Amino acid sequence: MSMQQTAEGMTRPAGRPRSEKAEKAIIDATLDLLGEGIGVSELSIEAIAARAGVGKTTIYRRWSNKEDLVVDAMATLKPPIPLPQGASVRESLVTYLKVIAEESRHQRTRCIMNIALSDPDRHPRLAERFREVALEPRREIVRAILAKGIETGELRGDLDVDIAMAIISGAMMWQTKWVWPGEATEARLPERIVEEALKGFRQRAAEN
Amino acid sequence: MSMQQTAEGMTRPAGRPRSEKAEKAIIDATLDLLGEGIGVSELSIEAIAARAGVGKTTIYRRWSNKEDLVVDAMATLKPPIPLPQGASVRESLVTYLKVIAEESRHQRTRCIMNIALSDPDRHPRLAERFREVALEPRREIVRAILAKGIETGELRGDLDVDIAMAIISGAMMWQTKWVWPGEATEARLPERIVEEALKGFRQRAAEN
Amino acid sequence: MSMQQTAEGMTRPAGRPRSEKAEKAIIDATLDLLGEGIGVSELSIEAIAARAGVGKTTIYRRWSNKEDLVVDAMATLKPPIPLPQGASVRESLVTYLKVIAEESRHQRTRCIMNIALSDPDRHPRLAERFREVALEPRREIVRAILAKGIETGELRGDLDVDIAMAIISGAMMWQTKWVWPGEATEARLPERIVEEALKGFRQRAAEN
Amino acid sequence: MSMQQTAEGMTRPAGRPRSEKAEKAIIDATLDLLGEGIGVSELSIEAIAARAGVGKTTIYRRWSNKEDLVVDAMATLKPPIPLPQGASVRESLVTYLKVIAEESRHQRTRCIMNIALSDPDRHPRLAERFREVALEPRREIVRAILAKGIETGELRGDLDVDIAMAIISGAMMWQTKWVWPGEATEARLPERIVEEALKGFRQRAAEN
DNA sequence: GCGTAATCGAGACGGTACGTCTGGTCTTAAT
DNA sequence: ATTAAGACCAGACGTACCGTCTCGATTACGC
Repeated sequence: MSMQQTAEGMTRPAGRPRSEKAEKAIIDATLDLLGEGIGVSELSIEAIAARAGVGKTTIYRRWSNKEDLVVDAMATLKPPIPLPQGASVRESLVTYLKVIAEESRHQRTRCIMNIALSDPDRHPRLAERFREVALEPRREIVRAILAKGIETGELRGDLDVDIAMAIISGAMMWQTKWVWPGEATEARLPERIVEEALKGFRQRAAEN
Repeated sequence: MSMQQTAEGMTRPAGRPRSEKAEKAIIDATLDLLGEGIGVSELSIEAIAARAGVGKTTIYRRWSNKEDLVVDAMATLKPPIPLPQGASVRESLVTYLKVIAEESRHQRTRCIMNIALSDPDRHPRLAERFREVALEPRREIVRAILAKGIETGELRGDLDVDIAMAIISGAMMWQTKWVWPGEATEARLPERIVEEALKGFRQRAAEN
Repeated sequence: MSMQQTAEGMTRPAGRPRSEKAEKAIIDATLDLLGEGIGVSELSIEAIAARAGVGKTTIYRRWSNKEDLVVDAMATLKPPIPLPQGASVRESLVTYLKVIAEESRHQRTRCIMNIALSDPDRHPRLAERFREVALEPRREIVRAILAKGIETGELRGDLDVDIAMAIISGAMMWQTKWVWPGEATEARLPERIVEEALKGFRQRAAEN
Repeated sequence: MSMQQTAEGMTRPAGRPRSEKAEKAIIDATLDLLGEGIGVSELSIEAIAARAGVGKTTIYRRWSNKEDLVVDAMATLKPPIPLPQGASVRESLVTYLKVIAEESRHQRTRCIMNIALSDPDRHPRLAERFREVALEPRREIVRAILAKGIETGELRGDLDVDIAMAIISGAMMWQTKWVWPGEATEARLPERIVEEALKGFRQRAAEN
């Protein structure tokens, strides 16, 4: 945890030991509240303490500020997306995007996602942590899919992989959060994005 | 504006008319504060009133809550991006993306952008308005560029235009805000995105 | 009136003349509100304007502050107490005190009295005016009664008249307002005060 | 105090106990402000909080409104007047009235007195409390002086004590506050009042 | 009858204080 | 030493009036 980390083998500090139960309750309460659509700014230590049935002191003793707490709470969320084992790049990417779409349909994931994406300038440590625990693992999956595609010759050898990753994830995100936010993220969106990304916009004739 | 909208031809209501100067000062103060990195939640009516040199009443008389004010403040921001007149789709898109990149380098635009993009769930009216005044005009530009490309035969006639738009804008946004936020949005990003989007990821061989 | 007093024969100033009706309405509204138990401090120009059906400007044009208005409003109240024509000093004084007691039983007189007596330090001009229009006329009555008593030999020739006046009025006031405020000002209070004042506290034996 | 009154022997309520220092600071600030001539109406909680160096909550936690606070503040003022031990009734009463006169020459006592006396109708609880802590103790002194006078035969056995008290105190008050307010309460006023009160207004001849 | 000019009611203006709420910190007794 | 409770100071909230100001409309007079 953030502030007290008794190394193994050291003698336990005097006095009453910290309650693990309290700690868990705090983290849970935090995630609950975030999951209910409370933003980081609106999230108050007071509310967390009340929800967790814990004194405010108990929270401040462990985390010196709200952001640290949220960061730690985030860290407990597992990145559970497995590498899709599709027969083709197209198939794998579509599968991946469908998982993402499915995830953002769940209230809790959705809200926490929003918070994480909210404002990297205002909560830089939060953003950084989010990048670590959620973004990069997912990026690695896409990177792996694309790398395998290049290896098998399905994709161009000179593909700009970073940009390709941005195209896949960015298009999905953009369309979902901003352009069609209410439309239940149109079911065939993944296929359409992958299709166009793979094909390219240009006339074939123009390529000759 | 939000609350008072005297229809044309109606007699002016009795009493001293509302001050346009005050109104402008309030909007300016709001945008100033947002531009300085204050978030919507942290933004206080009291601070706006103080900055604008205005009584709180004067604000509450016009807008019944903070969000309405921010919404109206947003609406005064002009979407000043002209349609790029490049010789080719590639050139036009690159020009467009460079303008976007340039914009987000300015503190004020950047902060306001962040707020607008922050959380469509928490501030839905804000998000909606932002979509109207900023997003859609920009989307129309991309749409126009792509439409012209199809017309001239530079792009595929069966191009999924919505998805193509999402790819262009989404990739740019995603990479800028989330993947390389600190890296001054790498100068050649626009070219690289446009390049890959136009070409497509696939091997030409695979297309034959 | 306080601010505008066109002397007779002077040419009337240009423009629309001030409305006497408005003036009267303002004074009436003021006395009404005071009569309802609103104190000078709690009395608001806004409330007076609303009650009188008049713009606030119309009040401020005539009186530069609240106190001036209240002073003028007071001045319109007539001091209607006649000189009691009792057969003896005792009878006259009792009659006088009973009138006072009766007066203070009426809501309006009572409230305005309270205001006038409220705080000579905070509203000195108000207090001064009150002394002029209400206090002194009443004091003159008592003075006249006592003077006549001395003349007829009913009272001691070396009576300290000022002090005697203070004893009569002060005892009445004190007992009424402070000691027995709720007790409907006990009906025989005037007789009892006059009795003791005339007799003196001392044993007759001690006088010999 | 008004709202929290832990009975003896009860276990202390959980949490940080209320600060006696803050409580004292609030009372002091209140009396200070009143003593500076601020009236109850003009007295603002905000000003008290600022003066006491205390949050507004700390005030509202203890007193639910301004009047309760002023009432409690009043109650802390001790009635320090000792029973005058004069050789005669005359001497004791004069001594007593001189103390009163002296008291009302002090700014603080004077202002607070004014407030207390201001308007029993508008602030009935305040008036009631004032009667308890200041008025009655003083009345008891006068009553004791008179009772002793009757006992020693110096005063008439059938003296109407209540009325006699009203005459003494009322005459003093009336003359001081209303008739000669500016005249530094003429030095010999106590003697003159006592003199006339003891003697009575009537000709001795008339008594035989 | 027409311009001039002070008035009228209405209501917006910049302020101040209200009483409430919540923020993060501090201080208890009990564990 | 850590806990839950809750008081602490601070300050924003939205409301109510303050006394001033600015409007269009009204009302008199002298031209």
